[in-house]
Amino acid sequence: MARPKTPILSKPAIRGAALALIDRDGLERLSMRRLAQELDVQAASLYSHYRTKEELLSDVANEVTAHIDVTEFRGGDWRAGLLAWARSYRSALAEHPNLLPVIASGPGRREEALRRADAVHGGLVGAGWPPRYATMIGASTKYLVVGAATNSFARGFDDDVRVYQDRYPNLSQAHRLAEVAAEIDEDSFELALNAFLDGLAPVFARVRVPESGPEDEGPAEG
Amino acid sequence: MARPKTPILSKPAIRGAALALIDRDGLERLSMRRLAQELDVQAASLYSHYRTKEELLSDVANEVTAHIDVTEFRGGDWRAGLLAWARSYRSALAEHPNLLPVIASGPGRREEALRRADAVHGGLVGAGWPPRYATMIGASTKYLVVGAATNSFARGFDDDVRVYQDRYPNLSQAHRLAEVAAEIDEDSFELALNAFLDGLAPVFARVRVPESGPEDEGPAEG
DNA sequence: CTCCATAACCTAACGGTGTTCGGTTATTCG
DNA sequence: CGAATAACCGAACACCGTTAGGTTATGGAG
Repeated sequence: MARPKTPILSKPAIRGAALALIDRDGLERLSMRRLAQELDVQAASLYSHYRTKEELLSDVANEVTAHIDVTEFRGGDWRAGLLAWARSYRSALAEHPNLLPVIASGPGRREEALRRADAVHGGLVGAGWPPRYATMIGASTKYLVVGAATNSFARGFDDDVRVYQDRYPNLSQAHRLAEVAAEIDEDSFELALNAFLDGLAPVFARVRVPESGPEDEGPAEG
Repeated sequence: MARPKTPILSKPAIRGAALALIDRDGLERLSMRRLAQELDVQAASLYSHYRTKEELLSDVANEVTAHIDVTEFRGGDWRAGLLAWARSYRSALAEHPNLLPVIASGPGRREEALRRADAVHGGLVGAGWPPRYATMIGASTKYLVVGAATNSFARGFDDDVRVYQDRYPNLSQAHRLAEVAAEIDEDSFELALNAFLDGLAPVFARVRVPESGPEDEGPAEG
């Protein structure tokens, strides 16, 4: 009962178990003791690998948001890039709805790490947006995604169901209602996103940075 | 040490102390014991007035968001209504940034109460938006407000300061930097909000409900 | 007026939490 | 081979939200 022959724990293993537990039982049911139990280990052992629970959660969130698609900026089309990014972001959140509060509550260091690694800012700047606008647009898009996600799948459909029921009074099958709700949520998201992007177009025409610019607008982060 | 001559506690008093404590020390520092201490009382006594901490927080959040301006819809101008609502919403959040997570994390019953009492949906419908769009637009706007608020003042300016510093390399006075940061945050918010609303205008032209028609707007426009 | 239900506080405790300390043992490296 | 370190454990600390049960003042009924 001291050091095992082969290590039981590892950061990826802990992350995996934590995410599985969150997915299965919800975020508030994740405790270090429960997580340890899941790994056949004592809670204290986890602290050999993660210094705090917060650090662990941040790492899990990072992992989940790591493979969001930002490749669509490469063509220089900022609208296509934002659309693909936002949709990919949304579907990443949809896969782990219980983790959403962690991702949403701007977690300091993780946020910065994300921002550094993020191709969004670079993609927008590359497409001609001034860096300041790029920051604002990236943030705003993220808020739409996260906000819409919260409403759609984080809190279940209980609240909205009644609203939809009012809208479609002759839709009586409850099991179909969830389908419809998901569809409407998708539509809402698309409406908001497209309206935002449409509204951005004239702004872009106004503030666009000419491609030839010898001096980029400053690194803006780094 | 039993029942006092004149009651010490009351729901408003508890709410007030809780909000003050949150404003001063932060949300995570609010515990029932600490709150009780602030009121010269034992923690258990709070439960004579509030059944759970969650209920108390929900009530506090309700209070803070209660006097957000929704009167601007009365003229039938949905854009003006949304603008005024969003700005008023934002400034309410700015007054109690530490409470933001409570407000943001869609708190079930409070949410519903808010939605019922909300003039936003009614205002949008009254201006000609189909109910379904009204729901989507109200939610989207809220996400922009809350998301922008989170970024702007919830987590301090620490992260963004560096960004701004790059933008204004010749701005050396640190004390002025906070000012500038607030100003830029304001600009970001306005950009996002206006872009969203601008993008909504053509949608409105497409789906608008004629004033005379009390019927619904027609199903599932894609 | 008395009597008593109830309201408003108390003390004490329960079961939980994140985290730390000080072990013990297996591995690794000089 | 010996020492350092890594990986786990058991026990504990200081909290947490909440409940049970006690005590006393108030307010209404008879």
